[in-house]
Amino acid sequence: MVRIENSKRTILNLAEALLQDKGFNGFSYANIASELGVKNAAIHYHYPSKEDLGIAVMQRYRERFKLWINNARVKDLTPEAKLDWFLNIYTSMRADQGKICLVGSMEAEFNSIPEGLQNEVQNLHKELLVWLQITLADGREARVFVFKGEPADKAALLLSTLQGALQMARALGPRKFHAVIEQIKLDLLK
Amino acid sequence: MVRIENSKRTILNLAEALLQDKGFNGFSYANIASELGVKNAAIHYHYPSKEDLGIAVMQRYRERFKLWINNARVKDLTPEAKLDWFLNIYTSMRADQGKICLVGSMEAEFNSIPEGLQNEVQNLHKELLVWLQITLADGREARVFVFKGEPADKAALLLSTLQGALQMARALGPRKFHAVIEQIKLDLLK
DNA sequence: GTCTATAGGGGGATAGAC
DNA sequence: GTCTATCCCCCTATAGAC
Repeated sequence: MVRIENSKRTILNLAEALLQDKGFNGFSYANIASELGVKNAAIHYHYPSKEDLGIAVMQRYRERFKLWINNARVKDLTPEAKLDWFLNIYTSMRADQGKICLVGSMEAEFNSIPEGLQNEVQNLHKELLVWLQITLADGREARVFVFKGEPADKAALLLSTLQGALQMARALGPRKFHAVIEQIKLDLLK
Repeated sequence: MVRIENSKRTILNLAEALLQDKGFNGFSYANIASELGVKNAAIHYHYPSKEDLGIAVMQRYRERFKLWINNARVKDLTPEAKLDWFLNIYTSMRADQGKICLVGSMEAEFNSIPEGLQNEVQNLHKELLVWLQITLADGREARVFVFKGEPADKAALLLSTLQGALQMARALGPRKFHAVIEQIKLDLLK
């Protein structure tokens, strides 16, 4: 049971949590309906198909990320503080709650999810990479990050690491995830 | 349609491929049956429940990995060659075919798969980590690998990276995966 | 916006014939 | 070992009343 001020938004919240928890093929309208305290059909009123619902979750997330990184609270940070902010999202909002990131969840099931969703996953993944790439490049220029090669490749590596480490945390526990975070810093910081 | 010399083995092969392709919740007995050219019930004869089938795939994989690493062809390699061997598994057998690793596939769906399967995933993940940790420690002692911190943590980071990068390859293409492999080497080799 | 009712399909699984 | 037949459940989705 969940407090309802705005059903449509609450449905998105529940769907997002379920996606991070059980994956697209692992959750159902019934899961959302029972938690929300309504019947199945009420969900279909707001989001006719499961694909619609999944896409809405992804679009909201992309919008949220865009707002975050363009907000002065993040935009004006040093590269090192930006990295900390980013790593902290993965630690406190995901690993410590047994959640994984939406991108990883849906890429693991990529070949068994609707095409429209696949596109959203691609878009979000690219957007995360762009931001991280720029942050890494800025940090190297400021001599706080140290790495060989291209910022784009280092960004792809880092994001892959985080994505995989969240999944590892599920089977082996959050302490292993924290160890990976520390190792990332050892590898990157001067 | 698939050639049948030994149904039970062929079923395992198909199930393994499907797990890497669509995930546990994304494939069905019907997928296997139709590819094998038999009816649904024939699969249940060999593996009564889907959980049984999943566990059998995992146990065979664990056994295979154990044989590999204890075989002289791998056991006697230098640490650097061992790493190349390992990375090549991920590149040629997975990324270039749109497959992901069993561990990543099932950890992404961890909260929506049977408990017996969860245990197998944990075991395999630990076994991979142990081998990689030893290889990294040996390589650092031989001064071919360079990294700060504990081999156990570096192993967890590396495996996470590979797991995540395979998933990324699905959405963004295998070239991105190859770039991550190169970055791993840049980060690790002297 | 939410309900009841229901359609229609696919899933996992079992019984018993061959 | 594989078949046909069947069960039962859950799923996504829709129609129409309230």
